[in-house]
Amino acid sequence: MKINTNDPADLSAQIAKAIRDAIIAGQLIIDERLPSEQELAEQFQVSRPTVREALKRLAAQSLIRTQRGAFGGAFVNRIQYQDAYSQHVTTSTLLLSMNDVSFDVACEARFAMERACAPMACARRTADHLATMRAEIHRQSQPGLSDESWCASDVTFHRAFVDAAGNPVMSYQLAGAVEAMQPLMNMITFTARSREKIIDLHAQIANAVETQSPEKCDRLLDQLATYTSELAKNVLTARSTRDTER
Amino acid sequence: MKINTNDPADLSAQIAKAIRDAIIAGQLIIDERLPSEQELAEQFQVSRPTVREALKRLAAQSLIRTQRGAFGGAFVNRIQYQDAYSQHVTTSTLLLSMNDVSFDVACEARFAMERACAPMACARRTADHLATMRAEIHRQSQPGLSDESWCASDVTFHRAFVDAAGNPVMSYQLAGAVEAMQPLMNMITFTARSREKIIDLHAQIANAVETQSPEKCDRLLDQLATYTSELAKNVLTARSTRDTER
DNA sequence: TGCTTTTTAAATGTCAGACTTTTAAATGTC
DNA sequence: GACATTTAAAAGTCTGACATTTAAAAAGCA
Repeated sequence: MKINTNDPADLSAQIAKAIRDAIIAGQLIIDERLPSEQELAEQFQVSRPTVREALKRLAAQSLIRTQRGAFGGAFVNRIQYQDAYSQHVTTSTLLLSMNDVSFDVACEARFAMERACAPMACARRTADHLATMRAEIHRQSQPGLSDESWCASDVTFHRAFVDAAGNPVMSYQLAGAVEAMQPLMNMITFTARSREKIIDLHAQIANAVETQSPEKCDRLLDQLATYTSELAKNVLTARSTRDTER
Repeated sequence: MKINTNDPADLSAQIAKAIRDAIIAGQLIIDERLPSEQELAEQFQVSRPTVREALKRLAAQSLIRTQRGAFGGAFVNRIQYQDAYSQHVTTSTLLLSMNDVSFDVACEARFAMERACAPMACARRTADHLATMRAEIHRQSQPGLSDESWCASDVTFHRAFVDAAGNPVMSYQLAGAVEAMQPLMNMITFTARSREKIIDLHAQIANAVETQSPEKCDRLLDQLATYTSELAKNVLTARSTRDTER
């Protein structure tokens, strides 16, 4: 594990890269303890603060964890679904909000991926998944629900649907597409009428999942995608009209 | 932007969290300059090295970038597709390799998501995408190709297919599913015969994309998924038989 | 002996201060 | 006005010290 002396990057970045590459290549195995900060400093011929900055970079990516005290140190971390999940959602959310991704493009990707879950969800759904979906449908029909709570409930409903597919890799990958849409969804105004229509589609989707009808489920998701896109289009049209009138 | 004095976490982690939350909440906008390290140290009442550790954590997540020199500092970063993409692939790869995810589960997720691209890819593919796919098919039929090069070419082929869908959000989300599979694929032995079959399927997929036949494309991806799963199963069977005979 | 308490050493976490390097603006010179 | 020089601000790095945490080792005790 060595650093390239011609690399123009910061020392701490180079050191982080060297260790990261070693972990990815499997040269450092899970729960293996890295040398102490002092030893790493000597190995890389840098000072301890520089090593520490490198280790913090790796910790931010959940690649290592540190433990204080005697026989403590930095250990190669087994990445947990939960950690990866939240990282993925954070990155995806920022990617969408910072890059002027059109609602249509994000929406298309999201529903295309959700539709891919339909066959598995219909085949493997448990009572728990159905119960969560029904509970959220019920919550969504409460009058006076704020737009934010509505969107949060929408995400929970769809997450339950995705989880029903019973494939954790799928759940992880979909998280970025489904949850990261929430800020974009928040920009849409959900009138009582549009909520009613969405709730109806949600209920039908839950029914399709329960009766294990993947084709129906797929068709309903397509309808939901189309309707959501339309809603967004109307919002944008209204907004540009208002701006023109000014 | 304040830190919770009751939080048991390290100071640098708390400070990183405070700044991260501010960025996610939109309180700090893109390209906005954070206070200098010295000023942050005073604001948070910690030393400069502690602030630096916090900033390195954020830099590791591509949330900020730093610039040296006068009028330099830490700036809120616009996350680029490329950065997010490689982070996503790294995390997904480690998640799969570190958590004993069965080949079947990963494979199922990957092909389900790829099949979701089929309609879009058929509708929007350009000459470039088709050319890349054909080039990789050609590379794959070269005799004496190492297993690693074979797998790398496989990834490139599938990435071209996904990109053909013309939806960058889709490409980003799929990256984790497709590229992270490579280490798992490397564990399969691709005999000349199995390669031949896969190349044939690849060629048919390319044709289906060219002739814009989404149903055919979907069916072929399903066949490829089944065949890949079978190959993996055979490897595992052979391995356990060999282990029993010992 | 076997259990509990205390000690101790190793490691991370934090701090203070200094020095180096980079960078762009400000200033000076022709 | 164009180019060279100076300068100041900021990140990057280093040294050395002290604080805190933690588990193993040692000591004490029944």
